[in-house]
Order: sequence, then structure tokens, then C-alpha cells
Amino acid sequence: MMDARPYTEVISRLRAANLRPTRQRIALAKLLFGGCDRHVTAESLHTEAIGALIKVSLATVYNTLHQFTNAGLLREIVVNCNRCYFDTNVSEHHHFFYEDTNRLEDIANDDIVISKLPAVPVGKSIQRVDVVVIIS
Amino acid sequence: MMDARPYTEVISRLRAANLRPTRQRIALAKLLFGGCDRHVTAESLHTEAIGALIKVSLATVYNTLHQFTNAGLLREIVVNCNRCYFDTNVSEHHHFFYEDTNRLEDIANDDIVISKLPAVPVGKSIQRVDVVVIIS
DNA sequence: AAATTATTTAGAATGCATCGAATTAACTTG
DNA sequence: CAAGTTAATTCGATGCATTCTAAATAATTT
Repeated sequence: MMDARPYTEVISRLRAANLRPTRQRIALAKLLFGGCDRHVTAESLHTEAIGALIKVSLATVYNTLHQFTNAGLLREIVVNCNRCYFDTNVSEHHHFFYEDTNRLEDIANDDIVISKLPAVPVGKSIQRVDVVVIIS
Repeated sequence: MMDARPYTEVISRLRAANLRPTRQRIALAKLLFGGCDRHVTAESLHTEAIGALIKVSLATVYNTLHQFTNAGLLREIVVNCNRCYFDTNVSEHHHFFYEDTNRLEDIANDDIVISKLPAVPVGKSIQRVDVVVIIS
């Protein structure tokens, strides 16, 4: 049941992004998009893949995370200098960051309302507004 | 006029933070707090210090930035994995981040109004709310 | 001035991320 | 379906920011 036939779907997502559906990319995509939304680092995803007996190198995990991000399948979250996090939830939303454990948790977009924003320098436009609520 | 007698002030700030007013810390504090608010990295501050003929090692710059941060004289800003930024403005405020040039710019606290925040997990409390407006 | 304590330093070490070049795999074409 | 083409994967090396370590130096206390 878990993987009845998600191949075709994963494969077409990859094709749509102009990425060859290789064994590694398919396997990583299934880990990333197979269940609920997740936050991963390259290391954590690599470890998870190895644990699931997927033969893939760390370099490929890095490549894949960046390719998926460029294709809009993932989003990079910045909460910590020294480590890059990737989020499978690419819809607009925000984050809790647990200061002591370095854990991330989604905040639904509706749960934060910004009722005033500053004027943007001329010639520039807003790409995104990221809110991080640091808790401990 | 520039440095009429800011020594005593810098020195007492350091003492208040339980930091011995060493030659290096005094010099770095004068660079950081001598003018208007700034955003620095360890590298950029070190380069600036060397340019100003201040003899200080990179390791000491790192130490000092962290000590100042712990003492509340600086605040760490997270906009970029791979590089730590420090802000001399420790009052509540937010940031523009220029995506293409990696530059940071302050947004006054009043220029952003958050009219709704999510409930915090039980047992936790909000340490800070950071808003980064990514522009390009 | 001597003794104590904290700080600085250079250089090594770490950790995360990227690069480069050779191998391997996927795709295209005839 | 086989040969040719193109892209992806891999290992190991490399880069870069940061931290660590232990010895030397400087600040403070007595």
C-alpha cells in the first residue's frame, strides 16, 4: 500500500522539472514527498536514505536538494548559519524554531498576519517575507 | 572629535559585561559602536581592523563577536546559511535582505506590524520574532 | 612586584558544502 | 535494439567558515 504505484507520479514530477528520473532522484523524491511535509538537511536525508538501503552519495543528495529547490519542489529555510534546511512545504508559511534543540516546525500562513510592511527601495520588489518565531 | 574620549565609555561597557577591557576588545568595540549601526561578519570586521592597523587575530574577532552577543551588545542575524552576520542594532527591528548582493538593511520595528501570532507550544515561550523581507 | 586569572594567538582540526574529472546511467537516433 | 549522445553520479580532493587547543601574553589582584 505504501508505494502502490507512486512511481509514475514521481517520475512525471521529475520530468516536468526537466530532471531525468534516475534511480537516486526517484528514491529521494519518494522519501521527501511520500508522506507529510518535512524539514531535512543534506546530512539527515543522506543518513535516512542509507538507512533505507538506497545507494546514493552525499554529493548527489546535495545536488538533488538544490535541483529540487530550483525546480520549486523544495524551499530553503534559513534559521541557522552553518546549516541549510530544506522544506518540502513550498506553499507560503512560516516557522517556529526551537532554540535549544534546533528543531523547526511549520506555522500555517494564516496563523501569522502582517498588517504593515515597509516601502521597498525603488527598483526592488519583494520576493518573500519570512517570519521565524524563535521559542525555547 | 571623532574619538575625543570614548575610551572610558567603551571600557565601562566592557566592564559592565564582565569582559576585561583588553586592547583588542576596545579597538573592536570602537569600530562596532563608534558610528552608526552596522552589519558585520567575522571576516569583514577582521579585514576592517587589519586595515585600521589594529593587531588582532581572526580567532579573537570570533571570540569577541560571540562574547559581545552573549552580553547583549550585538545580535546575530540569520539570513544565510554559510555565513553569520552580527548587528550592532540590538533593539527590536527587522531586515531587508538583498537576494542578489547578500546585503542586509534594517527595517525599523514600527515599519512592520504583526497583528496575529500563533499559539506557542505549551511550556515554551517566544524569545524573538524575526522578519526578513527578501527583495531583489 | 609577584601571583593569579583571563585573554590572545597561531595553527591545527572540524564540519558543512562544493568542485572536478572519471565512471556510469539515461536517453535519442538510426 | 544497438550505437552514439548527453546527463547524472561518484569519490576524493578542495574550499571556506568556524571552533579548538595549548602556549604565550596581558590584565588584574594581592
